[in-house]
Amino acid sequence: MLQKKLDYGFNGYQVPFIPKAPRSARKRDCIRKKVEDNQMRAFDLLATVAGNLLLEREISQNTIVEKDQAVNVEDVVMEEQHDEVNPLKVEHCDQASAETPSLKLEPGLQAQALQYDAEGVVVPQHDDALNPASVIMSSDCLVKDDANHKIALNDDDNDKFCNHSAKPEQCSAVPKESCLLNLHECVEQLDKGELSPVNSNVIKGSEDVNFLDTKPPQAIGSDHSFKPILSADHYACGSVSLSRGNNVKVVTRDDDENFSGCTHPSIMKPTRWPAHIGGRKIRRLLASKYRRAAPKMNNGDLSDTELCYIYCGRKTGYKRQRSRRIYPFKKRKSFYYSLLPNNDGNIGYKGIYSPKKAIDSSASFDAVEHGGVPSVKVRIKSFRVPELFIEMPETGTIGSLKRTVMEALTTLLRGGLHVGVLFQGKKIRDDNRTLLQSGIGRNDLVESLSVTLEPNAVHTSPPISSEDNSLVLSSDVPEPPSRCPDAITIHQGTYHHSSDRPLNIVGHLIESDHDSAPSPAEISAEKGRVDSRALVALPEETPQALAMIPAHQKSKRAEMAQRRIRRPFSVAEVEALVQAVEKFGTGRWRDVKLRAFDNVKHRTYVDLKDKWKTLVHTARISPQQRRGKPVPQELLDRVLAAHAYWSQQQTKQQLKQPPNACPLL
DNA sequence: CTTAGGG
DNA sequence: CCCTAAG
Repeated sequence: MLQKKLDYGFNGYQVPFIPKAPRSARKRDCIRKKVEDNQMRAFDLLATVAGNLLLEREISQNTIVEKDQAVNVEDVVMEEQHDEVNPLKVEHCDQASAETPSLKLEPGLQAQALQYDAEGVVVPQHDDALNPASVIMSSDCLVKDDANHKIALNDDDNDKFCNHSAKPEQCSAVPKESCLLNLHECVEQLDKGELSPVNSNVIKGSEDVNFLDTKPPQAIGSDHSFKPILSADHYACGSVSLSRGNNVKVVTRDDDENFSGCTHPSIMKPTRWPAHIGGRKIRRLLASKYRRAAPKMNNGDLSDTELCYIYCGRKTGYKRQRSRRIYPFKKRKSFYYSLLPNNDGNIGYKGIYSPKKAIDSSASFDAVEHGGVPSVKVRIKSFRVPELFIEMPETGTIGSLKRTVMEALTTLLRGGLHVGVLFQGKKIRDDNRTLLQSGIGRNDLVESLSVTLEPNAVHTSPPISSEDNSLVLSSDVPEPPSRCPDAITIHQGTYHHSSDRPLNIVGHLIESDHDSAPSPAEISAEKGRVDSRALVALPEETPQALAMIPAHQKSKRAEMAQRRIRRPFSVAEVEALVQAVEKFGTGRWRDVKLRAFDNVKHRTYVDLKDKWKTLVHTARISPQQRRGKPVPQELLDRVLAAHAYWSQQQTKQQLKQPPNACPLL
């Protein structure tokens, strides 16, 4: 259980994959199967990565907490150690709401290490260029001890946060320390095409890695973020006493199986999470926690700050959806994550291009000559995680807080992404067009190119092959932008708003039928194709649908047989139906089917029942109100007659059947 | 699988 | 037509 202590610097969370003891072959197989089954979706990997980080972080800074233990911050009691610490209390420094303690996570691009140039572009101080993707979050949510000393919830940041004044009004002034979640491996997955057709490094027609030159990569403005407000009611229970020593005494009321029971803590059983269930737990929690997500207001200049919010109602349904995999598309209306995009409809992800020419800070693409063939180099260094707003009760635990953060991240990213290309503000939808034809590659227009990451839960994202010259820029990804008006735009300093509708990112529930969350290493070891999503067209005229991404990818697959084509009943069919119903009545649709439509396989008895329903309705309304092919009035009269007759029969039956049933009623 | 109803 | 609870 004890992990080696990790050295997390502010400027780089460079330990995405902690070497872990090999798991059992069975679990590995489980994981592999998951991957092969497309259960492990794109940013499950992220979840795992970050989950690992999250967990690992729990044991950092001399505070060893058993993984994933819920820590009731109210109950944290430090054991007698040299550096004794008083019980901790959470202090929320969210100025927005007094009764809603919140943890505000603000992504920053290596906020500590980077400087901002005149245009607000972050300029890394040292070469992080080889760190293709990183996400930085900072937290100004503090834990306060009895001495009113703020202690960062962020274990790593204790040093920075301790001894700050505890005055809430000063909280905002607290330096926003950052932790860096290295998403390197996620990007590697991307590169392998296992996640989404996004390459962190795209080198077109060249293996030249010169573009990873020593010039500091360009980063983008710092304030782009979204804020998920997440209810954390689930976590309101459970406590643990931890020591600041090297071991932990954990007294936990775990709510693993009792999330819905948190309102009844008394019935909670002392259980304990497996030590390694971080990612999976997150996924499980997602189901119940994010069911009702809705956009939340943001503040400030959107176009400037690119704030996005996501929040989850405090009172969410806690019904566990255990068998989402079993009912892949039965519940697809559920589990929509809502995320209010920026003005441009793009959630606040930022990509950083590493220009070859440092002077041209906005240049993200380079046109170079390679072997006589002009090529364009593209490098997307990293993506930003937008600002998160997390709302949770004071009784929430540290662990729950961390998990909530993790969930927010995974929620945001889970759906997977696909790449869109914007050039000079216009979306290039023709994947077959060459860069040359599109005008991409001209140095003077390089700035006009941006890449969007768009929620990707509705289409296949073929892995990117290294031979594919188009790669990100004109990948052969099925082009669903029309269905994904909201996109994560990666562009130098500019977002391209494609919609101001809320972006709904859907988390899906991965049923945890295996014991452990796969470790990133295990995942990365999986070379199998992860993504084979079927394309499901969504009508463009349904804006809601456009923004909706179903939770479960599988639901979008072949099984999700598209709605049957509409086949209006012909007059002959209606007549046959009427005749059959006259004979069998309105409760024997199977017989009707067998009698009148036995050879018409596309007419099910449900269809016949439905048709009868509409026939009755049609017969009752005025002819002017009727639509479609007119049904002879004679038939409609028969419909009414038959309906009246059989309704009468039905009521008679009901009157006869329960003669002694509750006469009082 | 069928029914019955709501969507 | 779809989706589903019930039976």
